[in-house]
This record gives sequence, C-alpha cells and structure tokens, in this order.
Amino acid sequence: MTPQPGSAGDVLTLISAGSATTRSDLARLTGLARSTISQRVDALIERGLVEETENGESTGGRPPRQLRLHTEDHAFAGVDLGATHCRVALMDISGNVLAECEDSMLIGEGPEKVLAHVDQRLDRLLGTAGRPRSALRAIGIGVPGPVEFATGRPNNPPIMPGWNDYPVPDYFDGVEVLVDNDVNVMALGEHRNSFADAGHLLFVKVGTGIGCGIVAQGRLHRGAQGSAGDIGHIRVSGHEDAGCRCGNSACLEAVAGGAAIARRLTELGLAAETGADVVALVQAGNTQALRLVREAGRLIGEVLASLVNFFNPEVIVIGGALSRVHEHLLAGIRETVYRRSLPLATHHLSITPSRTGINAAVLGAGMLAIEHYLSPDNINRIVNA
Amino acid sequence: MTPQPGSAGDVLTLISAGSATTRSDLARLTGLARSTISQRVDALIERGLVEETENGESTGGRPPRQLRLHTEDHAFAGVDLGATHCRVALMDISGNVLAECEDSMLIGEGPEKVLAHVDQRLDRLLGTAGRPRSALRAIGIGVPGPVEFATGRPNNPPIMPGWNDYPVPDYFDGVEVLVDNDVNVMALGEHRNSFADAGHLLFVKVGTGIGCGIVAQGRLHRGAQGSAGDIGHIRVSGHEDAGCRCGNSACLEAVAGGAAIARRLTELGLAAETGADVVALVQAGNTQALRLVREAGRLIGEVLASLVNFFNPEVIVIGGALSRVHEHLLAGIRETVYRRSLPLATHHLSITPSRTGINAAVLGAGMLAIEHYLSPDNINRIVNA
DNA sequence: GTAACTTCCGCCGAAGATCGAACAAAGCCT
DNA sequence: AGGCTTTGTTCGATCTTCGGCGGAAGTTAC
Repeated sequence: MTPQPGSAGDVLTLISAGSATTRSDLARLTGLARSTISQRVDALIERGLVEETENGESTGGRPPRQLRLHTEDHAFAGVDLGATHCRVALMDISGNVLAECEDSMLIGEGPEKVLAHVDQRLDRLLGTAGRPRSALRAIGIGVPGPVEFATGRPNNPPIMPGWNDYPVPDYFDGVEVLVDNDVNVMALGEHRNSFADAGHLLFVKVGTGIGCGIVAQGRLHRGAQGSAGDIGHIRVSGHEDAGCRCGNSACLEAVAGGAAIARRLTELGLAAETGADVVALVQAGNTQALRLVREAGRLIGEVLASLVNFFNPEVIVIGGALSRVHEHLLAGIRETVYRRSLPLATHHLSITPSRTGINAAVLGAGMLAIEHYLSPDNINRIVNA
Repeated sequence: MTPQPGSAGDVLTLISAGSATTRSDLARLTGLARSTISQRVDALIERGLVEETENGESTGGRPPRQLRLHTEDHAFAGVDLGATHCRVALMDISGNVLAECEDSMLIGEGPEKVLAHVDQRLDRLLGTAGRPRSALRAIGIGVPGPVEFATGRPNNPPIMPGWNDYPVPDYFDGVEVLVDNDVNVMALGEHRNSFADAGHLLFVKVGTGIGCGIVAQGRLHRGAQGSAGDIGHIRVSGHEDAGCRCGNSACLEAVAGGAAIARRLTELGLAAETGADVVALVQAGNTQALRLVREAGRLIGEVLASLVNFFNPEVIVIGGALSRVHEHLLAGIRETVYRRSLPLATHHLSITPSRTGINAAVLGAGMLAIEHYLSPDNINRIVNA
C-alpha cells in the first residue's frame, strides 16, 4: 500500500529533499504534533539514518537543532558501464561523492569478468573512503543497452555480447542492485543534480549513437517494454541513402551520430573513427568537422522539434561525447527546434548542455540506488524492523 | 500530504476500481483488521457514498454482503464541446450514463452563450434522470483547444474566439469544474473504458486536424505548458509544398488531416469540404478518396513510428471523425509503424480503432469529474467533515 | 433433517498511536 | 536581570486500530 503520511519514511523524505531541516519544519509540513515528530526523528536517529548538527539560526527564540541525513555508516555506489569504459563512484546518503575511479574496460568480455572488475573497484573505493563493505546498501548500474528494469536483466543488447538475460543483481550478495539503461540514469543524474524542480525533462545523449532519457513528473519514463527514449532510429527526411545497422535507412543515428560523422569525415579524407576523433577535429578548428557537427545538430533538432510538440518538456539537456563541442551542436539544435516547434511549447523551454557532463551517468546511477533505499516504504521497513 | 493508507478514501478507491466488492476483500487488500474495515465502510455508507446490495455467492460459509458505489444522490456531467457541436452526458458515480444529449452549437459564439447552453442542457438531463440539481457534484469539460488545466482557462485557442483566458469554472456555482483539451479527455475516456490495465496509451484523433492524448502510468500527461500531444504540426518528409495555418510547411495536419484530404479531393474535382465529406466519399466507394485516406494513414504512421520509439506505449487508439473509415486509415498506419519502429517497442504494441467512438470525449470528461470527486483526498475531506 | 463446518460481521476490551498541555531549555531583547 | 519567543521533551488523555469472541447465515456431510 501507499506509505503512511507522516510516517518515518515520509519524514525522512522531507529531510533528504531539503524541504525540512528542523523538527519544527517537519511539524509544520506534515501537520503532526511536535511530540510525534520528535518520536519519529528519534527513531530515525537511533537507526543511524539522521543526525543532529550544531544549532541553527535563532529566529527570536531557542535556536532549532538542525537535522540532516547521517552520512556515515551508509554508502551507495553508482556504476557507469560503457562499451569501453567503467566508472564507479561511491556516495554517501545525500549524494556526495566520497571516492570515484575510472578505467578502460571492454563490456564485451561478458558479465562475469566485468562485474568482477566492478566488485574489485568497489572494494578499493570503500577502502579509500574508510567504510566497511557492510556499509554498502545499494548499487545503481547504467549499462549501454536495453534492460528489463524490474529484474535487472539486459534485454537483447546489441553491443553487450553475453549479457542477454543475465541476472546482474544476483552477482552481488546482500546489496540491492538496480540496473537501468545508461541514458536513463544520465537523465536522472542531470535532473536531480541540476533541474530538480523541472517536472518534465529530456536528456539527449549524442555519442557514437543517439539516445534519450525521459523524466516525466519527476520520474523516469521507461515505457511499456522499457525501450522508451530510443530516438536513434527515428527517421529524418532527406537521407534515404544512409543505411543504419538496424536495417532501416535514414535513422537519426545513421546520419547524426558520432560514428556517422566520423564516417563522413573519413570519406572526405580526414582520419576519424569515433565520436572522440570528431570532437578532436572540431576543437582543432577543422571547418569540415565543424560544419558536419552543426548539420548533425540541425538533424537532431528536427527530431527534437517533433518530440517537443509531443511531450512538451521544460528542459532538454544535451550530453554525451559530442556535447564537448556543444556550442556547435546546440546552435543547430536550437535553430531547428525553435523554428519547427509550437510557440506555446518552446516559450518556456530551455535547451542546455549537460552540467554534470561526464559524471551524469555515475551520479544518476547512484541516485537510483539512494532513492530506492530512501523510499518511504523501504525506510518504514527498516525503522519498524 | 499523501492520503492515509486504508483511509476511507483509499477504501472507496478499491471499491470504485472493482478491486474489492466485500468487506473481506477490503481487509485482505488493505491489511487492516475486519473491524476497522467495517468502521470505514459504515462511514462511507452513512455519507451516501457506498451501498450494500443483496448477498453474493457463498464460498462455503456465510455469503458476503456486496458493496458498490451508491449510484443515487450523486451525479456527474461530461461535456464535449467541439467547433460545431455540444454533447453532454449525465453519469452516476460509477460512470454509467444516465442521460445524454447532442446538438449543434458554434463554439465561436463565446463562452457566455455556450456555457448557458450547456447549463440548460444539464438542467434538462437532470430532469429526465430525476435528480435534483444539488446532486451534481462535478463537471468535466473537453474543449477544442489548449487549456491551463489548473485554472480551467483556455490558453490562446485558435478556433475558440472570445474564450482566451476565460475562467470557465467560475461560470458554474457550487460545482467543481474541470476543463481540459478534448484530445486529453478522449484519451482518458478510452483508457478508462477499454484499456484500463494498459499503463501507457496514446489516443490519436484524426478529424479536421490531428491531435494526440497521452496517458503515462495511467495518468494524463499534459506537459510543462499543457500543450503536450500537439502532434498535428510535426513535420513529415516530402511535403515541403504543403503550407499549414500555423505558418510552417509540411505539418502532419496540413497533409493528412481531414481538411487537407478534403482540399486535395476538391482539387481532383470532387465536392468535399470537411472530414465528414471525406468519410462519405470513402463509404460511397470512391477510390480517389480511399487512396488519399490510406496515404494519410501512412503519413500519420510515419509520425507515430517516431513516437513509438520515443514513448514506447502499449496501445495506440485511433479516433476522431476519420476513424469511421478506420480500416483504411489503420492499414496505412500499421504498415508504417511496424516497418519503421523498433521491434522491441512494437512487439507488444496494439494499434486499434477507438471502441468508445463518438462518446470518447463525453465519457472521458465525465471520468475526469468522477475521478476528481473520488480522489482519496477529496473523499477523506468529505467523510471527516 | 440435522450436525458440523465455513465464512461473514458486529461488539468490546486491550494495545498502540497521536495529541496537546505543561514544562524545561536556550537564545534574543530591553 | 527579567521577560519574550521559539524549540524540544514529558506525560496523561484521547482517539484509532487490533484481534478474539459470539452470533448470523450459508454449505456440506451423513
């Protein structure tokens, strides 16, 4: 059932969201008596979930004791698995990064090897942060492919050989594990860290391919089969000749993705294989590369213009490898969206580069873990145990 | 705050959703003691919200007393305002239509005249249904244009002269009034009446123009400015010559809407002005009209293919005037969507004509009113008053 | 037909949760 | 220093919920 209002979990949610920092705040917000709130807070302190800090500002009377999430004793991990990299961040309960690391890693080596790698990194990070393994409460993992979120099993991922239907959470003992598509966790990370008050947000990742994470009413929209946001294979007009690995032609990804731009640069006699090569060329001032990136922006903008009309978001965030040259990409996107979408939808729309940048995925994966752990239901379970 | 679990409102929700029809069911579902449930139910019966009916089937012991929403004493209205018509339905608390009516009416005559018309129809319907005016608890209204849902004020509607920013709810005294875009209420009506267990649904209305209502996680998605679902002005490829009333060209509506098809038929020397004329020609077996409708289906399908990749719905419902010839429209839509969308997204996707048909809007508007009235918060307010 | 069994429902005392008043604590203001 | 204001705690009163008991109303077995 839905959580009890004013329950311990509810109280903790208000504290973690920053809506309330004192007992009086909580009493006002929940409508419960001060004595009841004290009781709840005591229970949360006893369980090590909340701590009191030095007194706050007096407003003419006794200064209130500040409350905040107890950052010791608990740890959470965000894991960002890419085709060729692995980033892990250890966070405390309020989302601050305690330690992080990054290395090259090939996801194609299969789940056992990759997860062993992650596990080892986790141990090391726990060591540097000085927390025991038992402090780790939940792990969020973003992977480069579709996932059945409820079970944490990848669902026919094209670039993750050996991972199909592999039960990722089972690999870790005694910890809750949440697995989601990388673009989804990036959207979550960006929303929670930079646009927490926006109700509806799109995170567009422009890298080798193109994908999109959707936040609707503050929550991730995954769709019926968990495949929502797969905008890389939306058709764009006037590029019927561009074949895509999905079998169709004129897919957005096949004409505006990093790999596609690199291919076209190669045709022009420039050495480029990946999105990173494209970025390097643009940063070196190559006009051909710059032109193609801007053109890609216009094509992405054409698709986004449709999605703006349809979804009417408040914010569109552009991330991924190519957002490193976001001035050029954004110019093309903005130009097209503002020309092709309805004024009512674009009037209060902002289109910005990612603020969390390269960390969007680890942060989002960590938030996924933390929010799961802090959900009122889970907290009530812990407190009443 | 969130409603109390197992509160009177919660209990009523379970009854109204049909999840529970006896006190024992409620006890099982809520986890509350049987005695507590009895107390809740008594309160609801006392307030006239629930009634007991004759005994149900015994399962080996004493047969349970059936519970259901008390259909007397309350009434709700759904109002469907179109450019040239007005439909009103009076419903009881469980959504059954008690009486309905339909007449021609020009929305351009302005809010005072139109709402007076609605008010008069309401009185007449209340009379035939034998209920006093005081029984009317809430009214839902669907209008052909954008609305700021929170305030019930139309927001620069193109085909509703005189309505801009008019506070529709203020016109009615002592009744709660909810105003929303017509496509949104149609989506709601179709979802609640035919696809209640689908989480994500799109309702596409193909009439003079083209619009879309979005149900995400069982709730209407209205977007940041309430303009979500405005797919009529999404660009379709290969029709740059087709100018649209919005100022852009190649808008979906400008090439596949009823008005656009009629215009092209006129160019071919056939008498057609509206979507209804197109339908008549198709039904008369005119091959030109049939070809154009099928072609329109393909164009709509092209846009929907994008939206399927992006949103990953479970169901797409096709409604509106042109859905009367849905065999032809759907053929084009299905063909394109299944070819252009990703297999993972289309595998469990069903694309069907509207089952509620012409009544989608009134039913949806009524559901909007009923659901507002039956929301746990509102019921708790009533019971605790 | 009757006895045993099952399920449903209301009653009531016990246990638990919440409230609010009273009081103590801690700083501000004059 | 003494009053004022706001915060936090203690504690008895009140309200809510629980769960056992018994009566009601059927079904099943014999």
